[in-house]
Amino acid sequence: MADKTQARRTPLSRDRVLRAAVALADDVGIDSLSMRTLAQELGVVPMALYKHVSNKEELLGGMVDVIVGEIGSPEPAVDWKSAVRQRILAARRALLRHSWASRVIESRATPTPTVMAYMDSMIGMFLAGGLSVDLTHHVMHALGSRIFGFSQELFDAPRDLDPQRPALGEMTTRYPHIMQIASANHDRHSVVGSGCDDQFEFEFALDLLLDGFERLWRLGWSSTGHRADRL
Amino acid sequence: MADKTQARRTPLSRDRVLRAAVALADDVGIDSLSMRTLAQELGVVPMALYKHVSNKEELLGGMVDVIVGEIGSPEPAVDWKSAVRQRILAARRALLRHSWASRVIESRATPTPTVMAYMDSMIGMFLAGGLSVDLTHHVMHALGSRIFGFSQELFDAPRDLDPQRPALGEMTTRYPHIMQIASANHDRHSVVGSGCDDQFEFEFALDLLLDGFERLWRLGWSSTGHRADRL
DNA sequence: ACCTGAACACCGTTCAAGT
DNA sequence: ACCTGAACACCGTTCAAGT
Repeated sequence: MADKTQARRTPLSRDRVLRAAVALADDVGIDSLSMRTLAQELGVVPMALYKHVSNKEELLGGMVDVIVGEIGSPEPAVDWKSAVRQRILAARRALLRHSWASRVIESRATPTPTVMAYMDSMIGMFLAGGLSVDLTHHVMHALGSRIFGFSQELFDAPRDLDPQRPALGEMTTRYPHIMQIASANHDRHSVVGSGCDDQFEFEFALDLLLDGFERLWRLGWSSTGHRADRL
Repeated sequence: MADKTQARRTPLSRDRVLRAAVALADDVGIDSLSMRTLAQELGVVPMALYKHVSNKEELLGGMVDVIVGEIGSPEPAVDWKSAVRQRILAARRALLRHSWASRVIESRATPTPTVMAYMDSMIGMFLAGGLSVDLTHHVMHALGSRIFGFSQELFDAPRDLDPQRPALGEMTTRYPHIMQIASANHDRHSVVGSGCDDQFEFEFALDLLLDGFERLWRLGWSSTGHRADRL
């Protein structure tokens, strides 16, 4: 009751709407965030939100902007590679605080100015390091969602490898190779249900890409040769 | 009218439901595919679908299975690298025929048996090539959604670079680095609005990763050294 | 002029009534 | 026993009525 009065007294603002939306998504999950539940949380009628965000799409865009704001500025570094690496891992830390964020970022159609600015500064780090405009372009594409600190993880070795489970035998005949990886993983951790080390996998792929970029950079690689036939 | 009678006469089956769903999504987009519109397309009442798919989640899973079925079997190849490369590019061709498919694949929570079998065969290609179980595990994570022939493309150089547009000047001051890439791209194609060459970008990143995997393989790389401190 | 309750046009899914 | 229309519990958003 006191909260509701408080909420009524504090005037709504775009910033307050966005922060409440982020907090609510953190709490109940992005699927349960609706214009109606958000309005209720703020103690206002649903329509009151539409004065601060033009629709739900724009609300989600604003929520992404809040998270991108949490990434912070790049730390000064000697070389472009470690500068980019540190920045991307900082982005990852920000994203991990909001489990819904990666799904919202990937589902959004057009980037907001804040997201554009983040991408622009990332490009700037490569160019400042001496990579050509051409190479930087392809590098940005190759990183894809990794610039924001996440990647599309479709593969996950089964967490549940209890040998007692009757389905295990069937799994091994149906997916022999997946089970090979799952067993190896299981042996290493010596704990049932440990799954994969997401942070390790992320850094493995990131470093593989960064090393590849560096190699092309040192070779003075350019795409013109590759695509000359298509011009 | 004739269509409706036809639809009524042909009995519903899970297969017919899934194929109709894929065709409808191709036509009107995934956002316009609902249990209700699909039922209407098939000339049945919405509830009739629930005898063949238990809910919408399962319908989407079945639709993904149809597309994965279109990928086909891997062609025999001399080395694992070109075998994997060909298979992934085949997957990409299948996905490009259904623009909604990548979004559905990435949004699905748990993989269907068909998807598991596809992943299993992909793992098998690396193992058959002589990569260790350990390396193959990390390789699968690093590829992520690329095993299905797509990647999360968040960066796209502006397609619309008409110098007449008044907003262009503002863009250049706000996002100088993005505009550098856009201009370079623009000069090369000599056509306004050409955008990026998605296929080139996909193969660029894929080859960078495959080259990296090959290098680690030749070096006899293993993750145990890297994660020894965490055990 | 401002605010907002009711309404609109949808969803996926349940369930009971009808055959 | 099977099928299905109506209903339920939601959506995002419009709009007109009330202040």
